[in-house]
Amino acid sequence: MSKRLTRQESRELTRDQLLCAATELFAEVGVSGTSVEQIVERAGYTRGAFYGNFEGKHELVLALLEQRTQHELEEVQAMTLRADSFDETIEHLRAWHRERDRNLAGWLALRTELWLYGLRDPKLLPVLADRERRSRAAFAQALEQGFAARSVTPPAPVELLALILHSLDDGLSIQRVLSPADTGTDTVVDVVDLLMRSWTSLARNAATAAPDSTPDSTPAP
Amino acid sequence: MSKRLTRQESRELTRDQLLCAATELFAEVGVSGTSVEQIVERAGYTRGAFYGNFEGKHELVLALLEQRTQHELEEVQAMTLRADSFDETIEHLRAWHRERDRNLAGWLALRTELWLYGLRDPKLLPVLADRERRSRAAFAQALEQGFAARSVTPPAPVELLALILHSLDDGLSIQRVLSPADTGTDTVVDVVDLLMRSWTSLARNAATAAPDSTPDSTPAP
DNA sequence: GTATTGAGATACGGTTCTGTATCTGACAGG
DNA sequence: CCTGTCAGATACAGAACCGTATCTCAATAC
Repeated sequence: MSKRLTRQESRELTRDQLLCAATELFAEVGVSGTSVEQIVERAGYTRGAFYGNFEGKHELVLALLEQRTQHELEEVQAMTLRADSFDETIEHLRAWHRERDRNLAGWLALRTELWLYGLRDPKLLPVLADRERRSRAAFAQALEQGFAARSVTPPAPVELLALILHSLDDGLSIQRVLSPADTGTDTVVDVVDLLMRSWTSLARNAATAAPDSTPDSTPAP
Repeated sequence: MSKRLTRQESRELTRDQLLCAATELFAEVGVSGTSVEQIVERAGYTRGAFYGNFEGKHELVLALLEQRTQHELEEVQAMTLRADSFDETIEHLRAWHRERDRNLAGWLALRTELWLYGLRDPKLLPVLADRERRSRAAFAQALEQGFAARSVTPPAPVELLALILHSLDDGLSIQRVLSPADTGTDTVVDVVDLLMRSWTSLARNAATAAPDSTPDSTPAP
């Protein structure tokens, strides 16, 4: 069945397999906890193959980061852009979390490892920051849409609300990994729901009580 | 000036200095990114001193974790227990965040490193989980107090609300480290304020609209 | 003052990792 | 087929790290 591979195909395959093995190992024992030898061993190659495809571990991490960024951005966009209503977005979000929950610990460990790695590399930090910004922007857009659908003016800039939701995703995941008993699978989505209702309520109250009120927490630029 | 040290004092001093050096290095280059040699070098000792005081790196990390847990718990309790009103708690929170913000990246990096380390050690995970649970419990208690002071019944179990706030602290810190421009120093506290107002509003609305309504997101026990 | 004890320094053997340099065998072009 | 080329394997040298075993000398005890 397996068709005979051309040279380039073969090369790309091994590159992918090396990246895949690295992904697993980074989640399991951390970036600086894994050696090149472990990576090539798990991928079924030798160190020669590795140094033929990557300049070193640093470049591999870079490539992995790029790959993950691309992947993640596609997911977020699929979640927000391809939804007709805000409620549909919520449903997508729930399904996505359910899926991710299968390997939450590994997923989060990898994400955290890459975050730490980027944190320590001055060249990489802005790249990571930009990635997060894009995610938040997508969220903000979905929120804007959601509030508009309910004809409610948000109680704070949607960017801030998006920041809150995005941060909650990270923070709740951390807590869930630590003690799954205290944080259910759907907690994130339920919390999003709760907050949306709260904000809607606050906005409506503010609208009836005092039409001017939005003296809010906008960080200095 | 420096009084002549007794044996035990000297021993404790070097132990402390080793822990201190390890703290710095772990934040800078990660737990598995630092070698015992680096630790003793920074502390101004040799490897002999290290193995005299610790069984190995693992035990040092354990000791460090214990130290941090103790320290952190004291801080949280100082913040909640020693406050007369909820607003005072908020003020303590703001001051605490201001102080922490001086070295947020380092602080968070260390916290994250220890989290990852605990995640990978089956013996340690429940210890970490318990630590978080205590923090959340303190928060929940403060929340209870805050709602009671305003004679409002919370729109969801205070444990869930505490979980939200606690998670937000982590998540927002992560975002702030990535892009300080988008997340101000006081964002956390401002967000707490916003959420409290939102929840109060939601609770009051629910109370006037439908006295039965709390079909909420309570994770299964 | 002398003996003892123990904190910390020094020295060593063994392992693991990295990076490079060289070899081999399969693919591609004629 | 036959040959040049390139992906990947093998071999090797240097460095870092770990853990232990031994040594030194100051703090205690007598």
